Amino acid sequence: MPEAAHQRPGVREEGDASWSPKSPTRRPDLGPLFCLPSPGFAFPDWAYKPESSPGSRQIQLWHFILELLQKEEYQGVIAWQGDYGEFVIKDPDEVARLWGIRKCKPHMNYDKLSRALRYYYNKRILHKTKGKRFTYKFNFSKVVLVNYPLLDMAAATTGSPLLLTPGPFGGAPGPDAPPLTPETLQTLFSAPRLGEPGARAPLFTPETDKLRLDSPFPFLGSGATGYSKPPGLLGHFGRAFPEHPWNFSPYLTGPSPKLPPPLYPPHFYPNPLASSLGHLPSAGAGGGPTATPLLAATGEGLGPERPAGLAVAQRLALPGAGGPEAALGGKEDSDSELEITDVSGCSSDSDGDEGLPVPPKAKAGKGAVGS
DNA sequence: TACGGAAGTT
DNA sequence: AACTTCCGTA
Repeated sequence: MPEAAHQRPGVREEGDASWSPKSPTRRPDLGPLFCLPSPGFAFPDWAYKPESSPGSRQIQLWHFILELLQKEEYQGVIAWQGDYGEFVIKDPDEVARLWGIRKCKPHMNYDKLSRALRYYYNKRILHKTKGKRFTYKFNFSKVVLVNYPLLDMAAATTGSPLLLTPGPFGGAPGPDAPPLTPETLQTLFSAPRLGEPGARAPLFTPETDKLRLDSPFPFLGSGATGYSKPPGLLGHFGRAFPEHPWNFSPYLTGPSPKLPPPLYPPHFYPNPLASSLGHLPSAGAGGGPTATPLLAATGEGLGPERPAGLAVAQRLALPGAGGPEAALGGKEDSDSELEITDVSGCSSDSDGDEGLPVPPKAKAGKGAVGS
């Protein structure tokens, strides 16, 4: 009954959302401890489907997966493993539980979650890595295209269909080949405000409306094969990545004082201060080698998305780059103590949830799955 | 364990 | 549209 007086203008009301500002402390990670359909976390508005798609406004499963994948805390539950874009659900029940919490579906389980994942097969967002248990693989290019009209707009503008140019080597990737690297995704996700005259989008040049995705793909095309376990999205992965000619480590995000190209939308809080992000370490601008304009495509008839790129573009919070954390003056490394078991934000009627089906189980408590 | 049809929900 | 729920099949 404690209705929120009013939502932030910038954040669109979810209509049914009953956001209750119960927690004074800010929630760093999977913010939605309160099963809110959307406010504050993970992906900026534009990362979600266009407004015209009412049914797709809530977080999508693959967003969520990416989100978990991005966080170290969950490496015991789900993690990148194997080929490029490949990930393993080490603890299916836990992932399902977390997903259920996020969606306010107390009865979620891996069986259901996996059904949803299977629907992604046809959508080309995901596919199964046969033979490997609980292992799936992202088709990043699709992921991007589906959600980033910018690219499509670029395509529309240039009049050419979106084509992914895997690195400087050209050549269209096969339908199953992972054409887009997580790094690219990164770049895309970190697209700053495009309407800003002062700031320049890393992948877009408003003046020409040309796609300017100049993020290099050192390992795509050529070294793609020998490359595995890439999506190092966090600041530290304790692993070495291939080196890049241009001191550009797509993986580095925190430590790198130079340009910390944010990965996927890190923690994106609907923070007013974040809006004032004046500068963004555009990947291209800094040490940008700037290769050829990059276009992405899946080869399949990626329908005509609406060219609303500019309108939807927003800034992203960049961790370790004067992002919201810095702006807030708060520390940003507080995401470790996150606990996702709270469903108190779920409207009791929305799901007819019984009392509290979600046990106050601690997070990834299971030892690493010694696969 | 994985797949996909069918119907239901938001 | 994007799941969620249920289920028969392999």
